[in-house]
Amino acid sequence: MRKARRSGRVTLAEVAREADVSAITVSRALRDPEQVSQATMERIEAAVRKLGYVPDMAARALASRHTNVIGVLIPSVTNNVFSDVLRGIYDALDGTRYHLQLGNTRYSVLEEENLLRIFLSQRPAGLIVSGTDQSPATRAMLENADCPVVQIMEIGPDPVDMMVGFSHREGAKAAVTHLADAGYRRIAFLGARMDPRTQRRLQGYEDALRGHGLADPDLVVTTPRASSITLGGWLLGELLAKRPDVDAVFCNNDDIALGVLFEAQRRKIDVPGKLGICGFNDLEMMASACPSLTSLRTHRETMGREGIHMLIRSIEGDRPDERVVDLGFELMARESSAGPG
Amino acid sequence: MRKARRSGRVTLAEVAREADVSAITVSRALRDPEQVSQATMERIEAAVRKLGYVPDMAARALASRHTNVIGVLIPSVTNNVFSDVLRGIYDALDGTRYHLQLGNTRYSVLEEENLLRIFLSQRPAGLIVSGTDQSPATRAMLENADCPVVQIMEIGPDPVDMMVGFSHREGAKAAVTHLADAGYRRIAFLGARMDPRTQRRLQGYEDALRGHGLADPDLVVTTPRASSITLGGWLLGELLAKRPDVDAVFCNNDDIALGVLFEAQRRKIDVPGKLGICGFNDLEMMASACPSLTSLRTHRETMGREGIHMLIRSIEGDRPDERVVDLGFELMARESSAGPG
DNA sequence: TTGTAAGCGTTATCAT
DNA sequence: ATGATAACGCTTACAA
Repeated sequence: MRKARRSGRVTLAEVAREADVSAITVSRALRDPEQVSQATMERIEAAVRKLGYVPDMAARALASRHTNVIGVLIPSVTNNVFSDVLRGIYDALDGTRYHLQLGNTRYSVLEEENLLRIFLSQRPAGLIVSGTDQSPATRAMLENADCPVVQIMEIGPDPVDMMVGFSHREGAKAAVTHLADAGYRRIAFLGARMDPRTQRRLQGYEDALRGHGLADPDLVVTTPRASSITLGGWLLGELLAKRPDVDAVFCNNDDIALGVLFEAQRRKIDVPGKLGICGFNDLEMMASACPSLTSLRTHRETMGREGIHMLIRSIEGDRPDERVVDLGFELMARESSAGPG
Repeated sequence: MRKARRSGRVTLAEVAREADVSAITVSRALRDPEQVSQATMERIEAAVRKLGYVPDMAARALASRHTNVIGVLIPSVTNNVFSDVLRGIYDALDGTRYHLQLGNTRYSVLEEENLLRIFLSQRPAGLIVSGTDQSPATRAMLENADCPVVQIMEIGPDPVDMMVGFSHREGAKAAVTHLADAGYRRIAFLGARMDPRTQRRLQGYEDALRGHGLADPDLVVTTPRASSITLGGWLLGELLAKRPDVDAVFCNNDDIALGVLFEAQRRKIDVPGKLGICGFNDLEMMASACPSLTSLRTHRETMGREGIHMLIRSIEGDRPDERVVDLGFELMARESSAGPG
């Protein structure tokens, strides 16, 4: 009595029998039609269609010891910032033979570690991770991964392999310098979540204020809670309670900036006359708001796209010379920071 | 001469040798520690750690003919609506043994078909697809898939397997009825993208206006372009050029509604006195806006969470009795639709 | 509780 | 251009 445990799915062997060739010929025909004669190809195509053959990725991965899966680990799928990065990633993947495997770490280094372990067990062709603040274990796994790795969102001194991003600290410094140059003197920092990138933005804010002799720890209001528009309004309330004399706010991100604008409108505080506002990222809504909102534009789609490009070049043996790419940022000065008065 | 083509990775056999047991015992120990004696378990754990063993998912999938992968196909990763659904999905998956494989169809039935083909080649444990408007080929593949399938976002008469969503037509009808009840008489429809769900919302709008004797085809302004806040402002401009006497707008989604609000502020049109506004979905920003914006709340996270719950129950042989779950909607009446005058 | 043997569906290797 | 064969790393079926 045989131990049959077939799955019921059509296999290569069955297609081969139908087309009257060997299994390996079908395998080759499917992966690289060039290698097979015209006539054989046609018989195989007919057989595939007739039987409704679908290749089994697991068997393929096992036999070839590689996949076309690119693993991407990002801290959030709901945050607009990462949706834009994802759009760039999908764009760059389009038309290539690679598939995306997306992992949502929810801003937790532990979840990142677990997800990476799962990803590695699938033998990815390449990996993209966010930021530079991995746990030691994650770092070690990345360094030992037998595939290229790109860190996106940030640049730093010690890449695992490749990097594409920008300096959040320099970005924040530029934004706050803009507010100071516009004439604001009591410039606050409003921050939520306080993940590593937010921390670095806070440092940039402090750098700028120190440079202008305007530093004042009272003007920093933060919360570990996840950022939202509503939270922006709440943070402004907290700030005004502490420092009613504040004349500008640098917001850790655009959601908070928009929340601040709404709350200012509700309290009839003139923007930009009594309160200057500057956001971070320059999401699409910033230009549309009334008054339009100043923000520091970051190149999120490009980060995703460029990350994938670097990864694929690397996978295909054409390793980029530049291992660390700084995409920079651009200050979009608008009505909300036109100056006090 | 043997044909060795080992990958260099640590295998189950090596762990077994190290722990001085057979491979199958290691396999069992890893999948279900209960089946193995305490002492053996400890030796195996030590060996795994010592050698840094990582299971090979491909081999596992091939041998067992199933995976713990749940495939999810959604039309957009950047749209807030789907990010909320995704959050629900991730929540529900948390702590289970299932992984997510996410596919972005970009609102294209063709991409959906291709992605589904790829997904099926990985033998998913279950599938989630968005909406009810699949291509015939997609529909056929779903019906023949040897795993449970949940359609989310919408409900309809002919489920592939299970469904969780709500009626977009009824939702739109309720929203427009609210505007009419508030006293608005020339209620416009502003729509972007015009995917199937948007089309059904337009029908609901028409249902409501017909019921109130207020129908007027001139008041419908749509575009196939992807929706955005900026586009909301542009649509209001188009509408006002055609019908300056419009007194309310029902927006196909919240981005458009917010864009309309900003544009109205820019043109100094009083909201809600001269222009009532109602959105669709009730994203977080609607309650924060100034004036706060009326919207039809949809249960997006719940759709994702419930979809996964139904799927997992089904995978595990505990098929829900209710195959079609209507989550309904809730009208959130706010300042922006307080009535004309 | 543990082990043996066979098989999952594909591709690498070598041969013709 | 095509084929025979073994191998990929794991799990199922059956046995002890």
